[in-house]
Amino acid sequence: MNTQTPSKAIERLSRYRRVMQQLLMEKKVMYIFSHELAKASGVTAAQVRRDMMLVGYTGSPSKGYEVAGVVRCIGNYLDAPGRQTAALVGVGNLGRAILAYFLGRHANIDLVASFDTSSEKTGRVIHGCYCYDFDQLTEIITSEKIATAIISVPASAAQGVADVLIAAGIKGILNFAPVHLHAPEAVHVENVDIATLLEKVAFFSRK
Amino acid sequence: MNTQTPSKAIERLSRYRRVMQQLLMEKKVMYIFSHELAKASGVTAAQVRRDMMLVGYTGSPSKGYEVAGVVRCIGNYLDAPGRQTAALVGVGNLGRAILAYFLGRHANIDLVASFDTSSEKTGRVIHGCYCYDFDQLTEIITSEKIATAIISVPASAAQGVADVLIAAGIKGILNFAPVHLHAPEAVHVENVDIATLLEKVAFFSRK
DNA sequence: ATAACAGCGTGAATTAATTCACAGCAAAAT
DNA sequence: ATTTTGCTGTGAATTAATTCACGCTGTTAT
Repeated sequence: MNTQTPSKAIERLSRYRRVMQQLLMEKKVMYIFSHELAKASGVTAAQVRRDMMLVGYTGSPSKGYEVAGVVRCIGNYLDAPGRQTAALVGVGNLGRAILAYFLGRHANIDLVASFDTSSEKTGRVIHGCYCYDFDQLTEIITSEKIATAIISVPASAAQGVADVLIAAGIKGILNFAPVHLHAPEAVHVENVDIATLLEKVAFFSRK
Repeated sequence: MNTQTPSKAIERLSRYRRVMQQLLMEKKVMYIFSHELAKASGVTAAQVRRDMMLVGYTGSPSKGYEVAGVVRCIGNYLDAPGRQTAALVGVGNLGRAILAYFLGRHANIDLVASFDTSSEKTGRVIHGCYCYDFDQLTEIITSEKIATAIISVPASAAQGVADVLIAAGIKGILNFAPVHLHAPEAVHVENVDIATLLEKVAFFSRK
């Protein structure tokens, strides 16, 4: 189905980039070997090299990879040509945590709008992001040409929100609600299911 | 490495259980076919049947799976024999969101302790969970025999927290900090990297 | 009765993801 | 100069995960 773009590799590329951006900023590291990047990212050296093939970056056997060059190359591969924006729906505890998380940090994607139904939240800026009423969703998504959304509403509301987002033209959803969302093939849905992940960790905790 | 227990299957089992618990409670569904459970869980019918093999549950061709029976069987497979507890370290925005999320809900795992360094948070109950000072971590983890922990501290503090947790005997970590944690083989680390996931969704948004 | 379904369980096949292993190369050492 | 060393890039092999496909079984319809 998603032949041509290994889903896992995309995640790794994003992590490599962050690791390398940090190394570049904080330690002025200019060159790095595959096994070093691998260790810092929690993968194997062979996998790093494979992933470099994917983005078409070539290192040198003697110096390794040029950090700034790889960062740029991963950016070419991962990022949209223009500015990348996203919206968040559901400014509850989790929604605010995500807004706070993205505030300032992370220049790659901007959270440019948030939505909620509660009048206590709408009409003001929360953690650096203006909160609109949910009624305005279609209007804002369309006018701002937002293609990516985060859903952090209660499970019972999630499918309804997803339907509105999809009708408004959203093409990718990061879903934190603990339900499977029904969406057309063309819309990419990524689920983060905290309860399930905790159960998984607990399971492997006892081997 | 983790031969014998397909990691992805564990996640699906957890989701099946939640879907079925809800169907049982809200709609009094007594029996369900593999394709129905598959649709509600976002997987294929064949996969549901495979996963049932894993937990050793047998359905009937005419009625399908007995919902309550499967829930019990998945519980036997996934849950610890006794009570399952977990601790949370880092009661910031995200930590509070997770505490709120688990408050009341989800009987499978109890968040029984949280930890922070800020005196504004320690010494009181936050979203139903008592917040201890970080200094008491080893003591509480040991005395309460907690094997699973959630890390929701800033990236810069995460490895240090992980080291203390591991020294205290923690066997599994759900890590929300955007760094790779170095941990011994015996400790299962599961990462939730929100920035990376959002970049992935954005990537696939434009196909 | 018996024929026609519909769905489960599972061996076999397929596909996706990762790792192995080695040729080739550039710097450093002899 | 020539050897050694240590890394990259990548075809081939391996391993993990998913899907296919079909025998079997209980139920409904003829």
